[in-house]
Amino acid sequence: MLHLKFIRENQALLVERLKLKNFDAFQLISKIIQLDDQRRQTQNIQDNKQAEGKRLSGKIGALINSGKQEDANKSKTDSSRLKEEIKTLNNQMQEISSTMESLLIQIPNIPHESVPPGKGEQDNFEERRYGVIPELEASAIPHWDLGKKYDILDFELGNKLTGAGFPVFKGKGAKLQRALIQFFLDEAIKAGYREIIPPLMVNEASGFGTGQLPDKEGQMYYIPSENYYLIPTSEVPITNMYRNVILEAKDLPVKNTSYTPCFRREAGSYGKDVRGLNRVHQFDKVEIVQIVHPDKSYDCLDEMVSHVEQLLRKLELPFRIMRLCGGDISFTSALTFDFEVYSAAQQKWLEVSSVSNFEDFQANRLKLRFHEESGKKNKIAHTLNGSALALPRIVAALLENNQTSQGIKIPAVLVPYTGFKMID
RNA sequence: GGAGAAAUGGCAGAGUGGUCGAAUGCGGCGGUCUUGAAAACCGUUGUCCGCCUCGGCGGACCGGGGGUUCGAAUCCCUCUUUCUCCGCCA
Repeated sequence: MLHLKFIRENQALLVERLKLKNFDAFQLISKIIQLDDQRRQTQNIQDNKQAEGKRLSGKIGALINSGKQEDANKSKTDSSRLKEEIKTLNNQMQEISSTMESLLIQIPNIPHESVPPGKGEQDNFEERRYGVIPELEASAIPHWDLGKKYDILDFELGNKLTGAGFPVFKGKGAKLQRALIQFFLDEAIKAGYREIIPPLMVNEASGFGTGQLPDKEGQMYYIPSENYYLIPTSEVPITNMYRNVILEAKDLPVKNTSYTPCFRREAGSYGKDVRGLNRVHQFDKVEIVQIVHPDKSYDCLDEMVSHVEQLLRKLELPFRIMRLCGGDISFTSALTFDFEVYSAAQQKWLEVSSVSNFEDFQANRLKLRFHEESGKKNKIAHTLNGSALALPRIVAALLENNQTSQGIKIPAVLVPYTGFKMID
């Protein structure tokens, strides 16, 4: 959510910049400013009436104390009348505010100036590429077949237990999952992140705080009996830890990391893109989240990008980094880099990480602020997050790219975690 | 699951209808004293919104929501959370 003050002061600029996200904000913004004017006007009247009411109440008290009951009764009538007026005004205020809020949350974040124009993923800009795309033998097979061949990954069993999109990992497949999680967490901790294990269900307020609610209910699993949502990413609980929090400038940056399973309904997905591990309803992910000083957020974004880059290099996976264009970047993000690994048997790039700077968009909605120094006004912090990393597509690429006639080779960096060098 | 108690500023903790955004203590910040520090003393110390002649002025907030009253931290209703006791349990 953008700050009202910013919207008021940068109306034209905002409309212009949001065109990059293919969003026409003109009507919305005009309406918001009009409502805000109304709100201010109403508040002014209400404040004055309330001040008058306060004075009157004090007077009544004094009159009663000095025994002037009749004068007091007369003032009581005035006061009652005032109260009615205030109540009406207050109702108006609430209505205006809630309408304004519902409009405010419809405006997307402003894209950073380096965001390239474009309509969709085909227009994303490739920043750089690393690694060599392996030449597989003619007998190479995709990961869903490899999973069956080595009995490490079972989609049919998941289907029996739950339904489509809930894979079962077995034996060395399960161990590989655990190894990756451990490796990612260790690397994050080495990079200065604090590990958190959050709840896997969140309430409505948290869903709202990070922008899943309202409107995106359909993407989350919902527990009606408790009114809870299964988290689609640990970003939700980890970021909401700081909802309504005022930090000290000296505590920044705040760096948290968390491994959790993630649950996504992915309603409406179908076709070959969702085969195997490419898209599932439950998957594991290690997330990194930072809360930083506004002056530093783009340096932090670089730092996070390079962290993810190092992970992929250590796993010896070929990857490319994409700077998302205006049409593909998310509603909440100012600048996003996607990481894609090459899955050699499927012969396609798979998105494994998305690293974003939200600037103050998320923090504003969360009311996440910090004290610049004593005596100065509090400021909205900047937030960033990134996957480091999401497991399923990493596993898909590792299995496919490292397959040999002897079995699947485990990258050297993971061997201390798996305890084996080959899946065979 | 049953019974009872409670929720106040960064923390502790007063306040049971008006003069209370709220005593006091601790902590924080600034100062006096000191070669420096400690102690002592003095001052200051929440968030949000609006107005403005940028010095100020007004309003809201005592767990959330609603009500009673001219007036609510204080009374009533409701929700949430915490604590104690009992039961159940990994």
